Amino acid sequence: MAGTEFNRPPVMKDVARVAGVSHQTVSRVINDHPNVSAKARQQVEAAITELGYRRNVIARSLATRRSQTIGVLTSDLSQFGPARTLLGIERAAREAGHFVSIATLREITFASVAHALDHFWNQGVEGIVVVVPHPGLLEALDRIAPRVAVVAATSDTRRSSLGAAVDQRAGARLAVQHLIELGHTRIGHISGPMDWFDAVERLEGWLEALTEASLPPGPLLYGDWSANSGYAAGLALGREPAATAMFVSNDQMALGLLRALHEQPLRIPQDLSVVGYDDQPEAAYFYPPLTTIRLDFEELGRQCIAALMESQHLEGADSKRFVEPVEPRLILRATTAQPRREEGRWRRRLSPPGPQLQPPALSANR
Amino acid sequence: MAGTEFNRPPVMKDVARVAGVSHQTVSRVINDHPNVSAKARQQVEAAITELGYRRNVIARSLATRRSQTIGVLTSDLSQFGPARTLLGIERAAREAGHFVSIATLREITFASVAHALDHFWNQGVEGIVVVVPHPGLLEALDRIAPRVAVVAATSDTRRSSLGAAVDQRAGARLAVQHLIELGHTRIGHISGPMDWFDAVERLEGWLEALTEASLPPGPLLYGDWSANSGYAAGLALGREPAATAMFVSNDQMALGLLRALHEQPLRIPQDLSVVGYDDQPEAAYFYPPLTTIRLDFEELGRQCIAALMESQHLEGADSKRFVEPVEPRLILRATTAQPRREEGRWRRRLSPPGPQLQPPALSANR
DNA sequence: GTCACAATTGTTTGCGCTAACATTTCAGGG
DNA sequence: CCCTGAAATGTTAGCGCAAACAATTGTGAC
Repeated sequence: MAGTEFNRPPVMKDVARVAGVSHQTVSRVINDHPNVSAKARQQVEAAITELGYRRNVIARSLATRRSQTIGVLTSDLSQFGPARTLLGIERAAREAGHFVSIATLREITFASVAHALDHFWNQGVEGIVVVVPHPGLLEALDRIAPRVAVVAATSDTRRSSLGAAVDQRAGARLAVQHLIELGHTRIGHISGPMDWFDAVERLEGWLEALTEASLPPGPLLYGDWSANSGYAAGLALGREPAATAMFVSNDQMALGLLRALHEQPLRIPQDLSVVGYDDQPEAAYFYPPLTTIRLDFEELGRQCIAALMESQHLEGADSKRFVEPVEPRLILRATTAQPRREEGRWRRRLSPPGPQLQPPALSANR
Repeated sequence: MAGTEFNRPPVMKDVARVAGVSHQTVSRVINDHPNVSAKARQQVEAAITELGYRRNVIARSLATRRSQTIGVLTSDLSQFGPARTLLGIERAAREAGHFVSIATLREITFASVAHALDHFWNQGVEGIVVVVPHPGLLEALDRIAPRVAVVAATSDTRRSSLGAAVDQRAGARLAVQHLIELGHTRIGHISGPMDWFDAVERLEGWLEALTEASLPPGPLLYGDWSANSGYAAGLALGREPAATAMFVSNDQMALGLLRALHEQPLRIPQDLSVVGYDDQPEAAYFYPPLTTIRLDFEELGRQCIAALMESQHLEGADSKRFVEPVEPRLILRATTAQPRREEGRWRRRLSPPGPQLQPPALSANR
């Protein structure tokens, strides 16, 4: 079609020649600059489609010194939450016209974090989103002090950096409050690893809800997110657990716990109620189907990008801004019921409501 | 430290000035060109560390017309296999000095694939790895005919393009052969969606093993990878299934099946043996722990990168090359046992071994 | 018609690097 | 000592684009 067409992809100058304008006008059309006449714009657009021209992003990056790519730093992609968060990030970033480059960390060491940051820095990313932020990771990040904006998909709402957060604590309280409403008074917890913000937040939520209801904390067992650790916790709980209900910090550990309880054997929920966290798709098919807390991780990812974009524009404005946290929800299934062995006590308490159960929602029977 | 240092990051010319050489010599040092004197190299290296110089990858890309980034096209990151594969890809690519850009597909439509390819093409990726290749996706890919090398992490060993494969069929046969060795003669299958290569391969492996053992295929139910579809299949199977064993195309569906069986109630493995596929970490904590097929997805990812790298160098050589497929393994746990209801028949058959059970491994009692 | 001013277009420059070519340096044979 | 060729280094010219500046056109008031 066009004049001097070699076999190389067309560049801006080719378009300019075909459209009968200067290459700068072509640039202006592409970048939606205001001062371009309708006629010129039309000609340029025609030439672009005729030649199948595509702007060379790399050249643009060199000229503008902006790479249009954001880096995502993650460690545990095979976990449900992070994987979903990444999905949300990718989608939002691509919609915003950015490229998404990823780096995964096998282990969180200073060296590995530094290496990954190096990688991103080489690439000239314009921002970094940290999914799965260990405190260790954030600390390493602070020490390295990357020159680009860093946003963390975190639950540490006290952190001074920019980020998007899901209110993990509120989710945990939801779970525990549900158990309290059912009449449980001995509510234990299987936590995630204590070097994860999420795990700490969920544990604190458990504690808070208990304190509000003037209930003593039940048995606390430390897990590591893995089903195996939930299983081990279940075995440790033994045949006569010191609790009538367990709030478990993620669904995988809850799965392990369920298996251990079956093996004791203990009936669920009659002998022990269980609430998980995350609501991964499989949770509905555990045996019995797991009552759990649902989090919108994709939304979290989206918010990370939103926060990042904003930080690019507000350029040094107050960087402590947090997006509205994502709201967790309780998903009721079949692993919770009123406590059996304490039924008597429960009924007795209900008729003249125990004074310590102050919030009305908590003392009601449903 | 250095002379005229503004606040901008140092560039090659700065290094050259400090080292007392030309910028081209600096370039040669960085790129490990042979003809550089030891002295010059040393000076340049000293200057680089002194200034904290980092090569601008974007400028390099513009000059060399190579972006050093590879695109990963994926759809279902929350599935175990794809997530793990991505992990392997990322690691291998980064080790090979490449950047990894991702694009995720919500739905497999021609438009969405075209859009993602556009995205990569804009970015100037040097290769694309397709994780989770639907036939539909590959077809769209073929029609668009991207100008870059495409490698697929696929199990379609007949496909004409380059790729790395895991021998899904062999895994399926492993599963079925195990059941046959236990004495099962009525072995059913719950498949994945038929527009996934993996699902088709596994189904065919099931059929092959059965045929080899001269056994008729048991009930075949079509699922969609989700636990829910496995559950539905379990309900469809009913209280008196027409099989004594089921080979399930992934662990999630097996989980759903397990729940359905518990609810019938049917005992596992006494009433029905179950074998899954993938060996995701949770499988060991299903109730009962799931016998399944383990695949090394990370290795698959690594091989994709290896295949891609090779295709870059062999440049148009025979592109049908396939890397050695990843070997699947049978992981024995607690969901398989000898068939109970057919025990009599089984024993009878064993004493004078049925002529149709030809391969010795299949007719033996273990 | 002329002038002032805005709207529109074109030209030049350089982003930071590498490839290609040009030049200098060095070693060894005659 | 000069000549030859290789090794080492320097110089120039883009890669394709956008920013800054320069030039041109058009518009309306007078």
